[in-house]
This record gives sequence, C-alpha cells and structure tokens, in this order.
Amino acid sequence: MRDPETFFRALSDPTRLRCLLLLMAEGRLCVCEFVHALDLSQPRVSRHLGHLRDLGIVLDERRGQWVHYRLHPALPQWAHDVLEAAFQAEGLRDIRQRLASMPDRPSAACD
Amino acid sequence: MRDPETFFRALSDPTRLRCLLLLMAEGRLCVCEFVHALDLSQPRVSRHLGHLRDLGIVLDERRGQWVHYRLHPALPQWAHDVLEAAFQAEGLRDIRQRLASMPDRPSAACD
DNA sequence: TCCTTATATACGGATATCCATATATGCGTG
DNA sequence: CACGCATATATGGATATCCGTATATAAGGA
Repeated sequence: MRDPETFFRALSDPTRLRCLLLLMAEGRLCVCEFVHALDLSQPRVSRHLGHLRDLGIVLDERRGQWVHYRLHPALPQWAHDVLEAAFQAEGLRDIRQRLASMPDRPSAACD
Repeated sequence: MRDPETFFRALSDPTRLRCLLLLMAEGRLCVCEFVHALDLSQPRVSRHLGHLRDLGIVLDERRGQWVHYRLHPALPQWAHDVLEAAFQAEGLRDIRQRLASMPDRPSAACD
C-alpha cells in the first residue's frame, strides 16, 4: 500500500469497504462468501476484490476451485488503524449474520 | 459526518487530505494560508474546503475579510482516529515549513 | 472429453469527479 | 460610492469510476 489517499479512495466504495471490514471480522473468505454475505452480483464482487488485490490491500490464494482472500500481511500499521476506526463506525451486524446463515461455506470446510 | 465511505471519499483527494492534515496540525487556518502552504490556486482550495464544509467535516467562520476553517467540533471519534492514522503515514514536513515561512499570516494576527 | 461450479475479465454506457478560467460576492477603507 | 483584497461559485471539457451483461478461464468430477 503506497499512499494514504490511494488507500482512502479504495475505501470510498461501499462494496470494497464492506469486503474489507468483513475480512477484518472473518479473517479469510472466498468470493462466493462475499457474494452471499453482501447480496451482490459475482462480477461486481470479483472486480472490486481484484482492484483491492492490484493495490496490495488484499492477498488472494487459490484453493482448488475457490479463491480465498485475506488482508495483505504487509499492510502498514496506519492502514490497520484506519480499518479499525471504520469498523467501529460501521454496523456490519446484518451482513455477518447473512454470512453465518450461508449453507456449505467453503471456508469452513477446508483449511 | 454521516457514513465512513463518504468520509473516505472526502479523504481520497490529495488537496482535501492535505487541508485536513494541516488543520489537525495547526488548529485553524484561513483560505490564503492553505493556498500558500499547498501552493495551489485559490479557487481550487476554496472549492475543496467548501466540499468539506458541505459534508460537515470542517466548520467555517468569517472574520472580517478572511474565512477561517477548523475541524468540525462534532466530528465523531472514529473520524478523528482515521485522521490521526493518516497523519502518521503522511510526511507533511515541507508543507508545514512553507506555511511557517508565509509572511503576515492572518491567523497569527487576530484572535 | 464433456459438464458443472467458481472466478475473472471485456465491453459500452451512465454518472461523477476534477480542473482551469472567468466571474461573482463580501468586507474594509478611503 | 469606488476600489482592493479575500473568498466563493459558475461553466465547460477531460478523465475516472461504476455498473450490468456477456463471455472467458480454471478446476473437479463423471
């Protein structure tokens, strides 16, 4: 992650912000879990995750037919602090509940 | 300040981000001081400050022919935390130096 | 190999953002 | 009132962003 303003622009989209806050809460998720939790189209989620990957904010890892995403381990402390502050402000309750109600979650299966 | 993503969008522009970090450091500044410190055109600075005002992020106060800006007192804690984290990440040294070298600063004069 | 599922990308259009330039407003002074 | 300085806004064009739809790629299983 380069400069703060690029990071803030990444967080200025509701899809991307929710993806990142979900990752903070859950640690690691695959695309179909984002799609279910956020109730958005697959291309939309995939495009935004790809954007976050290109910026070095998240890291992807293929496991069989699934691709798992997590926060990039090299994310600087100030970026973590920003995400933490956003997490305070954002509800996120209903979204995490919808994720929990997803049947046959791939992340739960493997490890 | 309503939601985090609107706040992040406001911070995603370099002009606005620098204005806010300058306000964090200096407390209160008038438009011509921003113009001098950031070396940008007056309409550009004024437009971005107006944007921040409309969002409830800063507060303006006319003092004679000058208009002073400061962070909005009602800014929630999480927004302060975000600005604090950005302040850590951003250098800002040269900019504050350029401000300090400004002759006849209006903010210093009155109060 | 064929089919299914999961994920990624390409395309085109609608909308938003940002800027420079020009002009308007507001205040203080003579 | 006329002028000068500080600040705000309007206009138009260039560029970026975001989306839905359609399609491409990749892996696993029959």
